[in-house]
Amino acid sequence: MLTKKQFAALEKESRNWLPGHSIDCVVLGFDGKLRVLLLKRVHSDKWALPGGFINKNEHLDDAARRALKDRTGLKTIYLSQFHTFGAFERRGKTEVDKTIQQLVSLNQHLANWFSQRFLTTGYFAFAEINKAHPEPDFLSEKCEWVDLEKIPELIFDHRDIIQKSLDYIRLRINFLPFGKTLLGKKFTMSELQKLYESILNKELDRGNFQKKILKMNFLYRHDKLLTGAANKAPYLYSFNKKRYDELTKEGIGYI
Amino acid sequence: MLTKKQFAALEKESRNWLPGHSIDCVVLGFDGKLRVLLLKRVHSDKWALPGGFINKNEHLDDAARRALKDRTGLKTIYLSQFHTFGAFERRGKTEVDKTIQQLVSLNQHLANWFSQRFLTTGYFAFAEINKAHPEPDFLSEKCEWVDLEKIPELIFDHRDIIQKSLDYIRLRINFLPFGKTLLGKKFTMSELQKLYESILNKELDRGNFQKKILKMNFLYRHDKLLTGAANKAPYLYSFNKKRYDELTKEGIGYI
DNA sequence: CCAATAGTGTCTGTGAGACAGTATGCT
DNA sequence: AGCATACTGTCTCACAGACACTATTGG
Repeated sequence: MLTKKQFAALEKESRNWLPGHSIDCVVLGFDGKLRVLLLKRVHSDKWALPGGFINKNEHLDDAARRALKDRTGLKTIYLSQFHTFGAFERRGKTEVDKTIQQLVSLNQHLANWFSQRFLTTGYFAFAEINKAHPEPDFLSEKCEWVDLEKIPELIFDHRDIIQKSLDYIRLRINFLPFGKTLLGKKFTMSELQKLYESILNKELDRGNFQKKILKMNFLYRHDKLLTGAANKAPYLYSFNKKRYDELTKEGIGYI
Repeated sequence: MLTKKQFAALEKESRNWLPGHSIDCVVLGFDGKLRVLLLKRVHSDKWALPGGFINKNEHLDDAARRALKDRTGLKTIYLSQFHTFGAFERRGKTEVDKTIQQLVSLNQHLANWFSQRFLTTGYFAFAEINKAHPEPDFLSEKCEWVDLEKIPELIFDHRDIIQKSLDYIRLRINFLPFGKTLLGKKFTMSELQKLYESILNKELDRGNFQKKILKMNFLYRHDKLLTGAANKAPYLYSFNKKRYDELTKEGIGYI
């Protein structure tokens, strides 16, 4: 339960929000698997996407950036809008929002706020997992990177939102700088390949992948990475960001 | 100026609208050139996209469909959302909406309605020009198909909205059924090519275009079209809609 | 016949995909 | 040496793009 003081602060903040509209962010990270940032809601078994409301004098995109900053501490994250969800009953007729019910039922203004019909605009973002500092919001008790293959039950239409973001990303794979934004400074070719495979959701031929990527000429090759394993050591690579940005603008050719 | 009765009806209608959000439609047609459906506003030199507001119990998509039906009489039009425009001051700091100023300044409720900050969700649609029956709305005196190359001055950020829709359409050209929706039942290969050229905004090689399109096997060939011109008569084609729908789903290969 | 446009064929370069061959780090 | 993985090369097939050739309509 929120304290009286927290209630007051929240209520005050809420009076500066644009009614009827929210933003939700599908924040993706990669550590061998694609992961999405989710919040475990209090007083409920369900999870939710990080999101927020729009201040009355704030650009929609800035509201999304602000939500990301609050949830991950990251400012320079890649962020892009993909769809606005406008169903009349986004929550489903039988679904009850237990978190809200328990949290704000005592405050009439906030209870009204959360019982509005909301349109929500979906944004997706790419972040480096080990640079982010996940931080729950006032509706949640945990904020974690969850394997995209093992998504728990989500509130409202948040599963649809994730699905739609993935469809969108796959379609634009040639125009999105996910390499630069999801991998660390240096990485091996097989890490890059695994990233592409995760996003495209299919296996790629090792030799052809390497040939194709190297020919595009956006990677620097560095020293080998000695892992201690009994096999040939892979080279480390990093992005030539200028060249990579050019390519993603005109459409890097992976599909 | 609206009559008292019209005012009353409009005010009543407006009380059922979701505040703060509108939809705008970029309706494209093709008759050798790409054209967009625009409304000439009353008491102003500016033009505007057809748009509307969302009823409180209506899906966002349905609001767009309704606007299209009202402006064109068409129900079975191809329609898709592409972006939500969320700048704080979409209208520009110095721009005055003369239409609204003159039309509704006497009705406090409507004046308030139109002075809100609006987010707007952009939809684009494809329509056959000669099937549509353009109909102005209460803010406008004309509703016309305007050459995309000769767009007059538009209100607010409507020019950006058109630009963004075109960017979006070009990117998805392989997934959009614009052939089926923009051309008539039967058409020549050079009409189809001109359509592709208009959308891609570049010239294509005649021979290669024909080869490529025919190989994809989504066209039926019919009788020749005798135009009376002193040259070889072109064949007429029509779509095998089943095959065409399959192809647009998986991505017809034009780029 | 000619002019104009439509339709088809040919050549070349590029690149994707399958797969084989070579290289190297460690035990 | 042997294993595991990384890197590179080769072959084939398909197709995009440039362009030439043939076909047809009406003057």
